[in-house]
Amino acid sequence: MQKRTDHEAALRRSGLKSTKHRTAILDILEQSDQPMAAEQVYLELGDQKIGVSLSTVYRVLESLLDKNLVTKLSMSISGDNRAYFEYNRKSHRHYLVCLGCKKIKAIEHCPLKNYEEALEREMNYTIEGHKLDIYGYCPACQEHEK
Amino acid sequence: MQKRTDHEAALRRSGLKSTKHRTAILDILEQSDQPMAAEQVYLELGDQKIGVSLSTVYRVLESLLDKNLVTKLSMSISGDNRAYFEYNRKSHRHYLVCLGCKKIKAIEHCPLKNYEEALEREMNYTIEGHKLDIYGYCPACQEHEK
DNA sequence: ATGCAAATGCGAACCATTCGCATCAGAGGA
DNA sequence: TCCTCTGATGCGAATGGTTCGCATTTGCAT
Repeated sequence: MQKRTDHEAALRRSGLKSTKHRTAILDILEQSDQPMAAEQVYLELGDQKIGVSLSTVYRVLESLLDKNLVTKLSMSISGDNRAYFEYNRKSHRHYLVCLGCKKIKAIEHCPLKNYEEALEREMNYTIEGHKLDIYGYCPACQEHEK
Repeated sequence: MQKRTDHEAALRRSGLKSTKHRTAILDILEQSDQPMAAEQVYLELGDQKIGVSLSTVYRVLESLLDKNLVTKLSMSISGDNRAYFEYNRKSHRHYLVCLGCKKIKAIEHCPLKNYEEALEREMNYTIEGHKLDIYGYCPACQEHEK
């Protein structure tokens, strides 16, 4: 985990003012092993006795997103319509989503490097990146089904 | 393209009544080369002089989704918050999304079969499927950037 | 310390989607 | 073919996540 001062530095480098809300939100997202919805972040801030309005949470998340300090997931977890955010660790990540309990696990290895290059040649696209979500049932949920 | 009677049969097989709205919506989605938002479907129905209310479009899409006759994309195209639907051709599809013009191309080949199997063993998950979206710039948009 | 632009709080507005309820229309049986 | 009954539809209101307007506050450069 990064130290708080690193978050402050990252904010400044991005041209954003460093405020307690922004550093707190970066801390929360960094320490979460799950992507979080805006409201979850808001509630966590409340637990930490950091008073903040929900619209500020949305605005902070939006500016962090602009600066690529966080990323927004494009998948719809558990069928709700909420957006989920996560700390941008700058490493290439993919997700393993459990269809039973809806837990999300990040997986490190990416099997797509070669494929992207082949696709660039074949389709004449310039490939910038990709998102890969894999769906299945985790060990615990496989148990429950029996 | 399937004939309309096939759509009627598919509806019946799924236990849904065959109505002109449902067959029309299946036709529209089948003939579209792009996933469509509910409102786009609604407007297209209007163009075809098929009177329908927007809530019916939503309800039809939902029941078609239940029966797996259409699928719902999990990606957020062009940053809007709308859901996109497409005809379920039952073949494995991935998407190449142009970051410039936001056009979406389906690509057929899937490079992930082996990877899924390896992941099952490694993580003890039962893998049911995956979604893969690849982002880049199409040939036309590469031109514009110059 | 001072001033200005950026950040925040609060509530209202927005917009895609869903719901309630009255009406209508397939699909099967008489 | 006609009846009936359940499921489908229309309409408008409600919902819920997200965004906006504006007055106030707060970083941070000077």
